[in-house]
Amino acid sequence: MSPTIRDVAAAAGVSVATVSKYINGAQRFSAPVEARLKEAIATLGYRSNPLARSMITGRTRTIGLTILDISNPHFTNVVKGANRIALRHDYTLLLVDIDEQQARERPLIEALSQRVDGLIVSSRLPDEEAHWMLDLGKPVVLLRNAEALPIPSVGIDNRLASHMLARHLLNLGHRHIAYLGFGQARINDERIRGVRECLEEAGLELDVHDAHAPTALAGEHACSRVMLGPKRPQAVICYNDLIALGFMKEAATLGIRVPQDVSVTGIDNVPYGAYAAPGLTTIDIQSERMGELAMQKLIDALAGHPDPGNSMFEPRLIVRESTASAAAPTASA
Amino acid sequence: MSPTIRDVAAAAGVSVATVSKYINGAQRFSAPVEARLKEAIATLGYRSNPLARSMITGRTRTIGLTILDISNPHFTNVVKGANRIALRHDYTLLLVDIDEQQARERPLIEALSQRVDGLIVSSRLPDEEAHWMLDLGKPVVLLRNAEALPIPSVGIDNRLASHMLARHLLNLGHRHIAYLGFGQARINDERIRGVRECLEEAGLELDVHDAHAPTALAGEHACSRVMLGPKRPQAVICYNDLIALGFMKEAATLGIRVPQDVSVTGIDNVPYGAYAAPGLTTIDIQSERMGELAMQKLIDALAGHPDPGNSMFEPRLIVRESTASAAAPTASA
DNA sequence: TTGAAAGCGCTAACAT
DNA sequence: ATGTTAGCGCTTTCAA
Repeated sequence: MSPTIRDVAAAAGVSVATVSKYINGAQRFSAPVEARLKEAIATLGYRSNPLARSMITGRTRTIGLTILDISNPHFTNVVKGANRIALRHDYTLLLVDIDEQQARERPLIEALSQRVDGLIVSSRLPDEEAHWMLDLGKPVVLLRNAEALPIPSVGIDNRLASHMLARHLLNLGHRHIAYLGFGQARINDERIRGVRECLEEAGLELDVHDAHAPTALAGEHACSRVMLGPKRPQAVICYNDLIALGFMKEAATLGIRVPQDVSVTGIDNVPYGAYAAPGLTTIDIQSERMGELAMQKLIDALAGHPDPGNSMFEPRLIVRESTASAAAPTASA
Repeated sequence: MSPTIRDVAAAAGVSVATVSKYINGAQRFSAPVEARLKEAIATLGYRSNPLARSMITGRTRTIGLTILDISNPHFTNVVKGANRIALRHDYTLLLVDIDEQQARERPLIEALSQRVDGLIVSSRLPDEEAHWMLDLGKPVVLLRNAEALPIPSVGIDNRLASHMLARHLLNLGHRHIAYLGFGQARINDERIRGVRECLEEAGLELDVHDAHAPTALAGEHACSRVMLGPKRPQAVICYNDLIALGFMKEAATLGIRVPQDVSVTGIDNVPYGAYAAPGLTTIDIQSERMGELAMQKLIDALAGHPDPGNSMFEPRLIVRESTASAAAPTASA
């Protein structure tokens, strides 16, 4: 067994209380006591047991972070940002990748909440079913726009984001625009609405398809369905970058050229959109800063300075080569 | 405050020991006791305090995972795999992204070790300086080939991996091959050796360049240096996929065509290599399975079935479009 | 500035 | 099958 505070106390000839205070730098000590303490700790190789401390103080210096899918670079970047701020404040991340356990989501989060000082939660749960998070007894920050909920949150304006994409495509002269979504995501509807709003102003209709998953593979699968079915679109707005990347790859396989035959857009601005060819036109949502801000809000709350309310990052259009003007009509119907 | 085991005991009219045993499902109970227990727990909303339990049992059901950079999809996939196995065995991940704190690496890991049952460590430390990990008092699995160390480990055969790439390029008729590495990585030398071995058999020399970072951005920066300096190569073997992706993007910007003007390879088989254009020829190292196996080894060790020694995944060449035969000599010197 | 003592919430002998 | 009791390693009054 490793040495305890009692071993140190005995070796230094002081009481355990003194050792405790010394470790926590709680006060000043007489020179001889300090010297003996220092030496005893060094020779014994004593290291304080964080569990025992946490049990008393009720603080673990740990933040729980639940993420939908760490494989998605958007969430990877959220974690990166959150981790940076956490480390800076001497907190550590307890990570739970919900992806494959959606049914166990609530018990997983409840269990997690007992082991941390606070939580950052990304979840598929609709707002109406998220109220139990208030009873966790721990500060929570949601990764979404939860204006309706009395829980601090960080998100982006999805309606505006997709509106911007639609406008961009209209400006390029496209008239037949399709949306390739992911119906299981809460925000899918917001993104559809943003596109619809924009198209309606122009008197245009929107064809909506579903990719069944927010992944590149799902984008690949959906491509032929969208492009080779009736009403072939001139431009496709994808739910996210991964779907768009998969879509573009499959389009190439099918002999459909991007952007000449079809313009494609994503949302998220994951790093690999820039390394695809053509580069993916997308909306930057500042994933890493979202993680940073969520963690900052949580740490502020932990420090007694809660910042309730929703923080929304402003979307920014990133134009690359996957979108082009509809000028030259091609082999499309 | 939330109810404790004592509150439950009082409410149910039994002793705390009985409550404890009930919670842990340690034995059978008489019907009336069980009923009262169940009700007391339900009405009080009692939930056992994992910290208090951990202090006694000495187990936290948490695994520490230190990763060099969660932004690198290779490591993301390692985390994904590790998380999957952990969740299956009811363990949670305590994640530390070392990236920005390389100097604090050792203290960070030492602190982490106190809060977990075991650790999976990915680190830049050379084998010679990793011995202190044996004194952590917790099982450790290293993410590397640590045959020299008495620590279980999971890795790939780097020499073989790069040898395979070199052979692939030789078979395509390339004679002037360059290596674009990342000198700060331990395994960089192994990868150079693999290429050199292969080239020496053919009586060829290798030009070695350095990207300064294992990132796509670093690959972009290095491209003109490699391609527009003296001795322009016909093929470039990159330290990893990210560097290769960056390299390819910058090559396109410079008007250098891949693979017609230069063949490019990576290592890792990150998902986005398949979505780049041209698709990136690379070595699959089974990142996700590495994470799974590392976690499995650790959990086995925790269960008293240690599997010491090094496990090596076999590299597999994935040929895509970024490599092609040197048949048609182009504008290269 | 230092120490004694009372727990934090729980488990694990051991007894009944 | 249930209860008693002694702590796990530490912090925190409170007193000296």
